[in-house]
Amino acid sequence: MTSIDSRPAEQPELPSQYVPADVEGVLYERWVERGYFVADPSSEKPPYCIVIPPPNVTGSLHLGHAFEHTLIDALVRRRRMQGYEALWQPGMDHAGIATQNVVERELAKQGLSRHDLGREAFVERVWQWKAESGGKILGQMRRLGDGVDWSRERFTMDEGLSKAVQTHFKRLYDDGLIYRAERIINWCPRCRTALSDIEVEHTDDDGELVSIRYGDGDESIVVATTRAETMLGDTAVAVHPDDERYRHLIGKTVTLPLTDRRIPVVADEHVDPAFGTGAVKVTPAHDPNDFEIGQRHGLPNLTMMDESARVTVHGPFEGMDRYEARPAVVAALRAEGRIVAEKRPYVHAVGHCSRCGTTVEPRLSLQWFVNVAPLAKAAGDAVRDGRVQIHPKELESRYFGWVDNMHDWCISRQLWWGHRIPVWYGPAGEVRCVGPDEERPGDGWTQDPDVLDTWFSSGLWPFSTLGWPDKTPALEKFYPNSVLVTGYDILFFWVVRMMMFGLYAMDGEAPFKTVALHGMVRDKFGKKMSKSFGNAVDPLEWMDAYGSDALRFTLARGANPGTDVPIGEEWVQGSRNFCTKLWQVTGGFALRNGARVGELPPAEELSAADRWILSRLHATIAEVDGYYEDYQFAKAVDALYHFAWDEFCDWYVELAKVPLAHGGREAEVTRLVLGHVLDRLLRLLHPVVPFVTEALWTALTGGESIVVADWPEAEPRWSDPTAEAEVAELQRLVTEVRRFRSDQGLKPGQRVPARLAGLSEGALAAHEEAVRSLTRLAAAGEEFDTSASLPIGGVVVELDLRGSVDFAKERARLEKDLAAAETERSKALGKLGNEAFLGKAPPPVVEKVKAQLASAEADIERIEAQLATLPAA
RNA sequence: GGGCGAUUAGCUCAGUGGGAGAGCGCUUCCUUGACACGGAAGAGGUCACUGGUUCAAUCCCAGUAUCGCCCA
Repeated sequence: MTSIDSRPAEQPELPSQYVPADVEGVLYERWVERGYFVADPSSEKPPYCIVIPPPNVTGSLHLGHAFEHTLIDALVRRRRMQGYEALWQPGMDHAGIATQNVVERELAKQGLSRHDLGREAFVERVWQWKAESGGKILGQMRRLGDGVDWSRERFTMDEGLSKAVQTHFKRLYDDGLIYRAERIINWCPRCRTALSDIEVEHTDDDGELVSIRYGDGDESIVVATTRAETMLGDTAVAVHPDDERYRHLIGKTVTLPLTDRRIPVVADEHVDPAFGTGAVKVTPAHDPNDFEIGQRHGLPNLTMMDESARVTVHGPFEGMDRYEARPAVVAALRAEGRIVAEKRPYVHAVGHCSRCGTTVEPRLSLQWFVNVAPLAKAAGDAVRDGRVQIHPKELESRYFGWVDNMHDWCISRQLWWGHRIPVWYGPAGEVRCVGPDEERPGDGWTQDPDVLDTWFSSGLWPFSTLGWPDKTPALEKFYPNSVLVTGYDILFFWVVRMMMFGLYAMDGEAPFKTVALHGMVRDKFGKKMSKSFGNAVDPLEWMDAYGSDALRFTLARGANPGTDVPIGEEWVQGSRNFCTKLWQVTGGFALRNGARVGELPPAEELSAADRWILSRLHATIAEVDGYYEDYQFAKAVDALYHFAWDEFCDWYVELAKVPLAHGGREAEVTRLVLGHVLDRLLRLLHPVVPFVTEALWTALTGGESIVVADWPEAEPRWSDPTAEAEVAELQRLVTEVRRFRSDQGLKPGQRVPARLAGLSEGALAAHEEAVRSLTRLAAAGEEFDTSASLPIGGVVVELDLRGSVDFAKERARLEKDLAAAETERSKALGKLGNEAFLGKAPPPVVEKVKAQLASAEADIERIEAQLATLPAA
């Protein structure tokens, strides 16, 4: 017969110290080898699928990724434990502009440009770069513990995904939802490509506001501009039709300085008469608003700059960069006496290329666009009618604000790296869009040189990664995705695009059921992290120092839906401390004392402490489940943190030491309860801290892996309000005694003889040994002499301090408590003396106040009695 | 300029129409047989300001101030 004190033979010894680095790498590779993260489309289990918001192939892991991945990994791991066929789909996007820039910079070091190589060789070079140095982030994701299905890794430029892009383009084109037109677009003169609206970032910059007099004498008019150089491209001056000041000029022409041109004065409702002089210069080819005015009045579009923003107008300014041209133009105007006023600095909003920071140049050019109106309408409706839920709901308005006011999407980019637009032009001006299975046109035809916006392929990600346009088993099983987890800042970038494309390509079925939005990671002062500010943190450094679990725990604990997450190194330390605590209590205490997982004895055989911790455990499970279902990561983690530390470690473990010391059946029951609680606790924590829980759980249970263990279920039968009340009473008694000891300057370890009068008659009858153990109170001996007595609840604790009691300190303490109780009493009396309160407040509230009054009065009575027994100061 | 959001302990943040919470930091004591990456006890807040609704407001409403974000 085996001794009840022995542990199962298969339990491995745990090192006494928690060293994350010793655990994490080994475990991750084991999980991958065993195929735990591989999803099986033919499984009978219900599907759960999240696609990674594809990171950029040039990128490396930053805290924003670490945060997002922690949340996704937690969701997926929990569902896997709950018995779902869970797929976390990994991969990257090709990041057209960013990647091309990286490779071009490399070439530049050798004095080469992409044009020296030619298109084909350059693209080959980019692939080579990807193979050698792209995708650093994938290795870093392993460090973080991301449970992704590596066998399904995808890249937006892969053959399959490229086929998806071409198929989708062709369908949109054939449906008339893609068109080519000459429009004002955002142009980056450095990247030399068009950008979409969302690739432009606006900042308030210092500039200048120059007022220039056009025309002469009575027929002159003053316009103000921040971009004097563009006057070379002006084709009109516009004023408001009702503006009396300029009515006489409408329809006439004025001379345009520095040129030999005369330009008309036009009346346009959109001119703000209150701004500046009320007259604006109109440069239709270089300003979107001016372009609109030009369209309304049939003005010519005069392009005065080339692709790198150099002046093309013949004359003294030709060839100048726009920033050289601006002061040169102003100087020339001043020389002619045409500068009326100048204001510097003049702060105004300026658009910048989100990739390189260069000031965007609005430019008239021929580009491809998606007519988004019908797609955006569908994307908005899917949320409006509840088919797709946005968490937290408050951010819906942000979504609607965007989809309901979306401009057509410029999708062509003047790059070489990306999906080339599948449109061919024939010798006689024919235009043909070619599908993936169609023959390319023959001699004399040329393909459009541009590539598609990276987001065009990212928008297909939720289904192109599953094999679309083919009807694959994976697509069948995992579309629509369960949830998309992403930052609210990126709602427009891919949520909207995925919604539009998913609904269109998948016959009206939205790409995911839920969008869970998180915030931005900030520094510990709540400031945005940025390289230039110097407060950016490399998550790998913190993982090295404190372990991946600590980083994940910190991030998850800060994850309130849709709000930003500040993070500081101290907080990661705190999380590491928590992991150490788990390690200590599991290995150093529970296992060393023979904790094991087995069938629990019936409730009658359990102590009040056992029943209390089980009651609390199962309440916590239910609570955590509720939070998870609502994407309330911070609350779920916080609940577990407090259960583990404040309830299990601080109280249950301390209480358990008594029966463990007794041995026998009592100790065996305690071991089973310890095992039961720890087993569940570790499983509950696993989605957030996968490594430390795996190491501890396998040691505790001898099980194969916590990754494939079942998610704990809340068992309401363990709910035990009586035990909870009893332990609360015990905690109160113990805390009061400890407080007294602390106030009296007794050393924590010092044993003090004491009597516990009334204990054996009350609810705590069974707990005398526990109370004495927790408060370091020894039995009263022969020579016991009461020097102080503390009434706590129904118990009077009499202590023998050999007479050395600091009565002044105790009196001060009691008087403070008395004052607090009196305040309570008067507040309650005030309410109960108020007729309106008694008449209108709901009865339960009145009862509650009455109970507060009674409690306050009892406290006052007790404290006053105690004060009366104290010797005068 | 337009829209949205915030303002709660020293810091960073939860929270609720009816007795103000957490983490970190701070103070005091303690190397007690899991844990000093720890234990015990404790201090600290007119819940931005001004009005209003209500028996009752930190919470609801209006305005003010400051800050942040998005858009133009």
